Amino acid sequence: MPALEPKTKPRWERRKDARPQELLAAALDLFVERGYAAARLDDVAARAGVSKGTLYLYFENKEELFKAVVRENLVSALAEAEDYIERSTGSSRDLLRAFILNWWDRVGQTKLSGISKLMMAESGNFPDVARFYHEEVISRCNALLVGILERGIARGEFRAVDTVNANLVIVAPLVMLMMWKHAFHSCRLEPISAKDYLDCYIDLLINGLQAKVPEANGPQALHEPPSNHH
Amino acid sequence: MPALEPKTKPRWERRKDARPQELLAAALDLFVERGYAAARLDDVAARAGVSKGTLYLYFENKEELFKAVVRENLVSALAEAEDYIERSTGSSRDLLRAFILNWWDRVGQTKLSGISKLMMAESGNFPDVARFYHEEVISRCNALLVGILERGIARGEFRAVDTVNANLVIVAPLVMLMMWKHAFHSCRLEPISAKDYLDCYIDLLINGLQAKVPEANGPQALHEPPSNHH
DNA sequence: TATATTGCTGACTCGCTAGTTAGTAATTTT
DNA sequence: AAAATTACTAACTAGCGAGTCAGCAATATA
Repeated sequence: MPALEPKTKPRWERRKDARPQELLAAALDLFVERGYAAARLDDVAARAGVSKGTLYLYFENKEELFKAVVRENLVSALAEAEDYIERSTGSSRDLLRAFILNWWDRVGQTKLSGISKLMMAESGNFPDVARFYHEEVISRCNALLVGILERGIARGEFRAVDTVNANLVIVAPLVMLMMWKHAFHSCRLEPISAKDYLDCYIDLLINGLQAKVPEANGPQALHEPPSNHH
Repeated sequence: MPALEPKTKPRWERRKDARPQELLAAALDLFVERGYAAARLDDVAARAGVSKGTLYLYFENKEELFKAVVRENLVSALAEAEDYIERSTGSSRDLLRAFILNWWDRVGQTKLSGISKLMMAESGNFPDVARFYHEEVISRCNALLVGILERGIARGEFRAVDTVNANLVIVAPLVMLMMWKHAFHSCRLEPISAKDYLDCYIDLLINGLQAKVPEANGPQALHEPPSNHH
C-alpha cells in the first residue's frame, strides 16, 4: 500500500519559476481549441497542473493572460520576420515567396494559427483585446508585406499595383488557410493539403504580380521544395 | 391624460403570421453583431418586439433558429447563383468576374457577410451547426466555383490550375473581405474600400489565371536572373 | 354580452464560469 | 525541531443566459 509509505510524494510542489510558462502553454492550447470567450480558466489551470487560484497569482485576469500568450508567441515571431526582411538582398519575388513560406512554417502550421481565427472571430466582442492585437500584430504584419510590394515595384519586378489593397488581397489566402485548419474539421472529407494549396497560391500570385512578360523561361521549376510540412 | 382614453392600444397584439419573419430578421441582426454563442435569445426576442417565450413558440431552440436564418438568407441566394451560372453563355473570365461581383452585392455587402465570419469562428464549438452549414452553403459554393474554373480551362481561357485548391485560394480574398467588414472595426484608421479591394483582387486574379499564349502551357518558371533591376 | 380559444408574457429553474479568499501544506529559516 | 514564510488549494460569490410554464389578455365565436 503506497499510501503508508513514509516518503510519499507531496500533493503539490512549489515551482514559482516554471508556472508562468506552463500556464501560457496551457492557455494557448485552450484559447485555440475553444476560442477566447469559451476557454475556461479552470481548464487552463487544470491543464497546467494547478488550480485556478494559482493562475490568478501569475496573471491579473483572462485578458492579460491572453495578451501574454500573444506576446510570447506571435509578437516574437513577427520581430524575427522583420529582421529577416531587413537583411534580405535577393529578388523581391523570392523574398515574397520566402516570407509566405516562412510565415506558414512558423505560424500557420502551428497552433498559433488558431489565434488568428480567434481574433477575427471575437474582436467585436472584446474591443480592448482587438485593439491590442491590431496594434501589435496586424499593423506590423501589414507594414511588412507592403514593404515587400513597394520594394518589388520600385525595382520593376512587380506591376504597379495598389499596395495597400494588394497587401490585403495577398494575405487573405494565407490567413484563410490558417483558419481552415481550425474550422469545419469534421466536415471535409479529406483535409486541405497545405503544400498543394500554397503551391497553387504562390503560382497564381506570382503570375498575377508579374511585371510584363519576362524573357525566356527555363523548364518549369514551379515549386522548388522549400521543405515545410513536418 | 391618455391613460384614461377608452380605446387604448392593447399591450400586445396577436400576429401569428408576421412573427417568424420578424424573429428571423432580429436573429440575423444579433447573430451578426455578437456571434452565435454570445447572441442572447432575450435580445433577439426584444428586438422582434416579443418576449423570449414567444420565440420558443416559433423555433425549437437556438440552433434551429440559426439554421432557419441561414436557410432563409444564404441558401436561397446560393440557389439563385446556381441558376444564373447554369444559364450563362459568355466568356469564363466575364462569368468569374460577374460571380464575384454578384456575390459581393448579394452577400458580402450585406449583413449576411457576418454569418461567414461567425461560422468560421465558432464551427469548432458547435459541430452540428458546422456540419449543416458546410453541407448547405460551403460545399455548394465551392462546387459552383470549381465549375467555373473547369469551364474556363476546358475552353482554353484559363491555365490548367489545380481547380480544387485554386477554388479555395480564389474565394479566400472574398471571404476575408466579408470578415474584415465585421472585425477590428474600431482599429482601422480608414475602413477598407470594398470597391478598390475588389478591383485590385480581380485584376490580380485574372492576370494570375490568364492562359499565357494560344498554345496553352504550364505556368512560368519561378527563378529569374537575380540582377535585372530596372 | 358571455364563453371559448390561443398567442403571448414574465418570472422561474438550472447550469455554468470569471474572479475572490480563507485556510493549508510545502519549503525555508532559525 | 520549531517557527516563519509563502505557493498553492478548494470552496465560495455573483451574475449571466438557455430553456420552461402557469397564467393572462387579445381575439374569435355564439
